[in-house]
Amino acid sequence: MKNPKKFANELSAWYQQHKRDLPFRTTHEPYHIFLSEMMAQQTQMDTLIPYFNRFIKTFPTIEALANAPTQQVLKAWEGLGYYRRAKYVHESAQAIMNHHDGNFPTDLQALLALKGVGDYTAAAIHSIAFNKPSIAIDGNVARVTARLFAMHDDILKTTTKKKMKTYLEPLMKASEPRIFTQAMMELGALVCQKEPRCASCPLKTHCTAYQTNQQHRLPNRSSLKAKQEETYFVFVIRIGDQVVLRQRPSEGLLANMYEFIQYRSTNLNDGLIQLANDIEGPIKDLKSLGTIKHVFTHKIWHLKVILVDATSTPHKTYHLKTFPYAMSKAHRKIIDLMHE
DNA sequence: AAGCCGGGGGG
DNA sequence: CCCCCAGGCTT
Repeated sequence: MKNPKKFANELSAWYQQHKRDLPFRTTHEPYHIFLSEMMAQQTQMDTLIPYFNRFIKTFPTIEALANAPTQQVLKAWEGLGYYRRAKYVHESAQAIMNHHDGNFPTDLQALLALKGVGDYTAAAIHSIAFNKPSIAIDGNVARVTARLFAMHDDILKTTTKKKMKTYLEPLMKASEPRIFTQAMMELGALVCQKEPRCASCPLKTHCTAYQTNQQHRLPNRSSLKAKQEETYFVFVIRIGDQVVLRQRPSEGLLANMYEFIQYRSTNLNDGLIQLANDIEGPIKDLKSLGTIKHVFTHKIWHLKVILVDATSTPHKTYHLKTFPYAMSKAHRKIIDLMHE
C-alpha cells in the first residue's frame, strides 16, 4: 500500500457516511461489544440484532448475566445456533465478576483468556471497545483484504490470516483503531460482498484485485467436506394436553437442549421397538406428520415425525405453550408441523 | 491441521 | 431444491 494515511482517511470518511445504525453502535460499552461479537460469530447481522436487543433487555449488565440461571441464558440464545457460545458468554460474565472485579479486562491476553473469545473476537473487543490497534480478521475483513492485496491464499487457513495482519498493520497504524476495525467489516458487509460492488467502493484506487480485474475470482477458499446423513424417527407423544420432552446430554451436538424423543433408525418398526422400551402402556393412534430435513455444519438430519397418544410414560411432560427451556430449530420445526 | 459445533439467505 | 456463508474449541 503506497499511502496508508490516504487509505485510512478515505475508508474512515466512507464509514462515517455509510455505516448502518446497529444497536451495539450507540456505545463503546465493552459488554455490548463483547456480546455482539460473540453473537456475530458464524451469524449474519440481520439474524442477531433481535437477539442482541432481547438479551441486553433480559441481562442489562455483566452482573445480571453472571447471576442468571443457565437455562435462562440458553433460552435467550434459542434459535441462534452454536449453543456453546451461550455457555461461553455466561462463563465469561462469571469470570469477569469473579476475577476482574466486574470490570471488563482491557488487556488483549486477558480477553483471549475468556471462554469463547479467540483471535478475532479479542481483537474486535480490544479495538472497538478500547480503541487499541489490534487487527480483527473475520470473514468480511478477509474478503476485503484478499482483494485489496490480490492474495490467492486460502482465506480459511491460519497462515493466511497472519499474512493479512502484516499487510494491514500499516493501515491500522494510520487509522483510529475502532474506526478501522468497524469500517473494514462494514465495507465487506455492504460493498466488498461475494459479488463485489466496485463502482461504489471508496478503496478502488487502492485495490490490486480491482486494478487487475481479479475481484470476481477472489477470495480463494477451500471446499467443504461432505455431510453425513442420519435418519431418525421422532415421536411426539401426547398425554392429554401435554407432550413428552427430554433434555439432551450436557456435551456434544445441541448440548442441554430439549427435544421430542427420537431414535436413530430408518425403519418405523425398529423405532417403535425402541419406543416401547421407554414407554409403559399402550402406544396408539400413530399419525405421520411428515419429514423434516435439518442441515448442520457437518451432518444432515432427516426427522420422520410421528404423532402418538400414550397413557403413561417415565419421561417428564410439559405444556409447549409455556415451555421455558431452549429447543433446537429442528425440533421447533416439529412444533410448527403440529399446528399445520 | 482437521473435526466438531447451528442456522439463515439467495438463486 | 441446492449452494454459499462463517469463529472457536478440542484433539
